[in-house]
Amino acid sequence: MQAQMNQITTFSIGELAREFDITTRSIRFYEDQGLLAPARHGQTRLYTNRDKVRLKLILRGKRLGFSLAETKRLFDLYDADSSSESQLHKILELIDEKKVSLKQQLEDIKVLLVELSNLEDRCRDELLQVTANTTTVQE
Amino acid sequence: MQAQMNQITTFSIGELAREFDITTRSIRFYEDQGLLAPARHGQTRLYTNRDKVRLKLILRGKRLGFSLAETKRLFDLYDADSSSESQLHKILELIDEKKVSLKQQLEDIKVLLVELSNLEDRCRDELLQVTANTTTVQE
DNA sequence: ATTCCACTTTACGTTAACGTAAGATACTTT
DNA sequence: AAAGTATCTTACGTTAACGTAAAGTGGAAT
Repeated sequence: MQAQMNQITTFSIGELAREFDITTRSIRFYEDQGLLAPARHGQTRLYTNRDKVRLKLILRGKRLGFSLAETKRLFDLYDADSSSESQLHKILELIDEKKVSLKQQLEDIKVLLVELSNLEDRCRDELLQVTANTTTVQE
Repeated sequence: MQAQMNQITTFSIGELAREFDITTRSIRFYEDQGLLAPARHGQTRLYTNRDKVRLKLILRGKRLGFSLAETKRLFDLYDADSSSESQLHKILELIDEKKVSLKQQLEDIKVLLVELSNLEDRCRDELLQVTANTTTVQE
């Protein structure tokens, strides 16, 4: 029986890049902007599972149109253990802002999805007409 | 009784800018990119209601993280009266792509809203503790 | 007539989020 | 030992979506 192996699985920058289908440049850039802070083995970066989660959150943020700065603010906000009363109020304010704009987005998306479905229907109709014409003409 | 007044209400660029809370620069830029095509009275641009709707759509697109180019594609797509079979298939494909990514966004948002609400609760708890401490200490 | 205001065009400047290339280091494989 | 592969730092380049300033035009008000 071995002593504690301290087996914390880590990932290289290349592995992460492949997994999330982004470039290593991007990952280093996120670090540069203060969104990631991987450990080092010599020069080489070592990413833990926590880093991986962060990266996932960064990309989700991007899909939602968040700037990296915004995502960083949310991270910082999340990391702040405990704060002063005024700080807490500012945090709550920011959370509320985000929630409001996210709800707006939600509405926007629902509307657009309906419109796209309508457009889709119209396209299918037209497609049927076109193919019908083609086949009748063709013979 | 007057003859037909041809009363098509139009808007100046300034009016639109105020109404949508954007700059005239932006509006001209959208035109430059082919997203708007207002009529002219001499040099001056005259925007119809249709233009207004377009502008609204552009801004909604922006809120959803669409690039102007993407929005333009959707416009062009919408305007295309009738097309060849292959064109229609391409359109349907594009629509489907958009729908997929919008549904992804919808999921992302729902998850984030929950997380933000949790964070909000934690903040409120902490806020209660802080204020409780303050009041007891203060006397 | 001149002042004012909204509008116009032209054009250079700016920011975010990387792309891309150059050159160095380190470990592995042949 | 040499070549290959992955990593590193540094740094200039690029694109989208405007910002901003300059200089001119046209109608309305004083």
